[in-house]
Amino acid sequence: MEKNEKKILPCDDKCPVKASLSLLAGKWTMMIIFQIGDDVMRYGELKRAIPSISEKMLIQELNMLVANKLVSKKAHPEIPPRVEYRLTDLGLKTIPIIDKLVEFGKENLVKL
Amino acid sequence: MEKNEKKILPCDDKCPVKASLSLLAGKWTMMIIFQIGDDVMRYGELKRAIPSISEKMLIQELNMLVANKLVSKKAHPEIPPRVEYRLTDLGLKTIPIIDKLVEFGKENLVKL
DNA sequence: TCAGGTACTTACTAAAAAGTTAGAATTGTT
DNA sequence: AACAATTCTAACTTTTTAGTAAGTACCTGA
Repeated sequence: MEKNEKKILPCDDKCPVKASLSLLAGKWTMMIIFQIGDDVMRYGELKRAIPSISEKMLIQELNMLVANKLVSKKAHPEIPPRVEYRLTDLGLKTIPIIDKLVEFGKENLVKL
Repeated sequence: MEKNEKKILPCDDKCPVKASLSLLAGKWTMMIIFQIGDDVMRYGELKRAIPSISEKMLIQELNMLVANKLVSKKAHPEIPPRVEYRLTDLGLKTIPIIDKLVEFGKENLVKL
């Protein structure tokens, strides 16, 4: 048993990194979650908060997040329409990930 | 000042989320970092640890990580070649991100 | 009546990312 | 002499992702 000392546990389909990324890996996904945080945000507010996102990507990502139960949506029956998005309990559990991402970015990448 | 109560700080190019993702967002990037952890790993070990990655993507990502100073590379002048990869100090600082990703995946996504 | 704000939807295009396949260089082993 | 192991490299194709531009519907205020 001198050789092959290193135990490698291969990343298969049950890899938790892969599983988490399957929900969060989109170009805009984490930025949207970051912006919502523990607030309520309207579609238009998110649009202004992420100026470079296209409307298509914004609703597409929001719909995906709602479908995956990270975000909940409440449409108020008013004119003009008012639609509110907030993180679900599951979505709130992704906040620590984003926090660490922010911390890393601030401390190592974003020049002051 | 009754209207427009909510302060929105737009995500521009200095957004730390965006900055971090510019390094880490690739399909395989975080899985490679996860596998290296605080060990030393050879190219071939990584290949076996992530069986579904193609060789092209593996070296491409490793080169990218080396170029971005998250990973250091040491090639031993031997035959057959032995090349070792490990996380740099900067790379080690991404571990908390991956830890949270793993935690979220394990607790909420990966079925037992 | 006409632009403006709200929250989308749809069709099409372009760009980015990843996959496939083949091969190179070296030396030891059979 | 052929083959295996190791760490790549390069050309090409496919798939995935994102961007663009236009349009819908509703009501309000000018």
